[in-house]
Amino acid sequence: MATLGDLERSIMERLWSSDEPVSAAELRDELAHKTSAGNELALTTMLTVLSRLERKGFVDRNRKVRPHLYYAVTTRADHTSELLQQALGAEPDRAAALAHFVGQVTPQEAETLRQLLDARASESPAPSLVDPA
Amino acid sequence: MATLGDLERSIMERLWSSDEPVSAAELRDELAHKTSAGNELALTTMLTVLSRLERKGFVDRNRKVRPHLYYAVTTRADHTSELLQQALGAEPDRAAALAHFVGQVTPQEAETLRQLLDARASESPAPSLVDPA
DNA sequence: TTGCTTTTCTACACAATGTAGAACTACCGG
DNA sequence: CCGGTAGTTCTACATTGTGTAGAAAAGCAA
Repeated sequence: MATLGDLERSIMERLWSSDEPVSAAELRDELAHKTSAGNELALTTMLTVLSRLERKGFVDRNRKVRPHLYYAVTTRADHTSELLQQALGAEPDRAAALAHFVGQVTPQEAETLRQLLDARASESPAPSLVDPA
Repeated sequence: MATLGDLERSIMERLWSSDEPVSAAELRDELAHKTSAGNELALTTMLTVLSRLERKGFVDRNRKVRPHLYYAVTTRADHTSELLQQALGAEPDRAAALAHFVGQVTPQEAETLRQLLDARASESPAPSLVDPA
C-alpha cells in the first residue's frame, strides 16, 4: 500500500470525515490548505492530487455528474488497520512488538482491546481474516 | 520518526539481529545486497547509508576503533511499536481502528494479546507509558 | 613520509509529492 | 448547431528522499 503525502493525507482526512461525495472545489475551500506563499491552492492542484489518489486506489469519483464528485474508497479505520498490519508485518517477533505496543496503549484502549478480543473469541471458530460484518 | 528505504531497512534488520557492532564491510558482505546490475554494493554506499541512518537516529557507531563499528540505537520491537503508535496516532477513532486490527490478527496473536493485557492489568495500578522493564 | 585503509564530500539518477499553467472537453443557452 | 464557460486532463517543474558511487580527505602503520 502506497503511503500518503501531507496534502494527500489532508484530503483523505476530509473525505473520510463524511460519506458525502464532494467536488474538488469544495475540498479546496474546506481544506483552506495554504501554499507556502499563503495563497490558496489552485483548483488544478486539487484535481491532480485527487487523480493520484484515485490511481492509488484511495478514492473514486462519480464521473457522470459534471463537477466530478469524489469519495473515499475505504474507511479510515480500514486504512489504519492496514497500517497496523503493515507495521507488524515486517516484524519477525510479532509477539515482542505487540508486547511493547500493549505497554504503550492507554488503559482505556487496553480495556477496548480486551473486549474486542472477547467478542472475537465468541465468534465463529474458523477465524476469518476479513472479519465478516 | 523518519521512514526507511529498502536498503536502509535491510541494514537495520541486520543490525537489529544482533547486538554485536559491525563494520560497514561486514555489513556489505552479509547483506549481499545486489545492485540492479547484479554487482555487490560499493563500500562507500554502505557508509553513506549508515551515515544517513546515524543522522536519522537509528544507528550509532564507535568512532574510536578504526573500521568504525555500527550498531542499532533501538530494538526492532521498539521501532515496530513506534510504527504501531504512529499508525494509530493519526486515527481519531482509535477504538474502531483497533477493532479492525483485532479482526485481522491471527488467533495465536489474539491469544498473545490477551495474555499481555492480563499481565499488564496485574501490574502497578498507575499505568506507565514507557513500560518499566 | 609514504602508502594503504577507511571515511567524508560531492554528485547524479530516479521516484514521489506539491504545485500549477496550458490545452482540451463537455455541456448549456441561444 | 455553435460558441463560451465551467471543469478536466496533460504537461511540467521544484523539492525531497533514497540508492548508488567516485573523488577527495584523513588516519595510521611501517
